[in-house]
Amino acid sequence: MEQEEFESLLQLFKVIGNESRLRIVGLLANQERSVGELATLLDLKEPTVSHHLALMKNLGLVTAEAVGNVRIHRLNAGFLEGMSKELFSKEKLADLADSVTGDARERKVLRSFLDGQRIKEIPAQYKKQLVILRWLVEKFEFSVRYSERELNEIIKQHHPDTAWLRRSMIDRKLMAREKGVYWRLPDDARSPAADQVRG
Amino acid sequence: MEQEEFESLLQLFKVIGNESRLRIVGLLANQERSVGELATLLDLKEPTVSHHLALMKNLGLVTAEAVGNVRIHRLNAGFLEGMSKELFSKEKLADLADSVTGDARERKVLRSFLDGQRIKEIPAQYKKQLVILRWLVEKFEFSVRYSERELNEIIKQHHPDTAWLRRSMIDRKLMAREKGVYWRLPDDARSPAADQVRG
DNA sequence: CGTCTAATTTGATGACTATCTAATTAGAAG
DNA sequence: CTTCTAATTAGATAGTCATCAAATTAGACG
Repeated sequence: MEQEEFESLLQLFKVIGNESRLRIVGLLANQERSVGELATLLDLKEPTVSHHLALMKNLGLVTAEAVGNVRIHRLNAGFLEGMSKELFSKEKLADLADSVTGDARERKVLRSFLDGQRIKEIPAQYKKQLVILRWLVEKFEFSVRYSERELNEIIKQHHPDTAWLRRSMIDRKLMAREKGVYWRLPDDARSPAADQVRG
Repeated sequence: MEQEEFESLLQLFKVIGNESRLRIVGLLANQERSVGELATLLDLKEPTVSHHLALMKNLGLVTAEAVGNVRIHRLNAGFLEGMSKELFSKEKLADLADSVTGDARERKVLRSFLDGQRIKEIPAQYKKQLVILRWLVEKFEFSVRYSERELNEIIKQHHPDTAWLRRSMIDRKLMAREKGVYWRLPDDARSPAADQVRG
């Protein structure tokens, strides 16, 4: 699930997670209503209702149509129904987390190959190596130019095999080198590795 | 849909309508976590996470188990899944409106003096007491005859002062007693339905 | 045009709440 | 018991947001 999807889901819950608005949903599910009617039914002033409806229209949850002198508001029933289908499935929920902290597989790799700030052992699998390398490269600042000496100094805090790690980070395009100077490259890959948290 | 159901639905949306908490849902859907882990992953302090988890536990959305020195939190997946199926069906939405018809003042009193199924504190004002008492009397069936013991049993689930509550319900004509047997009286004073508002 | 009504926008206010630090509690482990 | 760690509670603060009154806009209709 992309960040975008997470965001719109969050917005939906925010919108219906308000007493007045949830009641509006209920009222509109029964019958279309004008702003003034809703204000009467909810015992609120019109500006307040207008405000709520604006939020709901913004989401696509309600639609409005001008009829004579009033504006009739309807619930976009398909909106919520379509949403409910797979919304709360376990998979969907699990996807939520990816948009937050990177995926579960990466965390698992990190947990098994790291011990605190030390790399216990370098994974044999190419893909798992990448997870570790992405974790390691985070120890370097962007837009800082490191000498090979400084680079090794930092790597050594996490694992003794500085030569292999240095070369691998460059091979995987996490760092670049020119004339003996090294710098960190931007993460073109989407999800940065999550820090290891239980260890 | 009962007032109560509306309320708990609203609470659910409130709880997951918050960025940090929605992320927690996502994280726990993948893997059980301690408070400290969540704090790290979310980049929040532990008290903050603790606060969020308390709200979620209160709803039954997550459960906690002490393991060694940490408390492991899990998502109650069935909770959301069970909810999602028919939750947003047209009929269900329409039912929401029934709970809208009640008096706004009453809802406010209920919200401030109740905590879930517990009465936090008995209001000092006579009118507010009535609101609470009407809520309490709904815990009893019509046309069932309760012994004083049974009556107290039920009242105690909501507040310890059974004597006062029992007497008050009778004073306010919500219940009747004869020869040590109690029964619920019909609501003669129903809240007036909202008048027709358009035309 | 001018007037009337419904709705929206603006700006202010108060309530709520997410978050933090500091203090406290609860358990585990020595 | 004492010490250490994780978690919760308490208290304070800041930011968000629901609500309202006042001002403004948008149409309808004569």
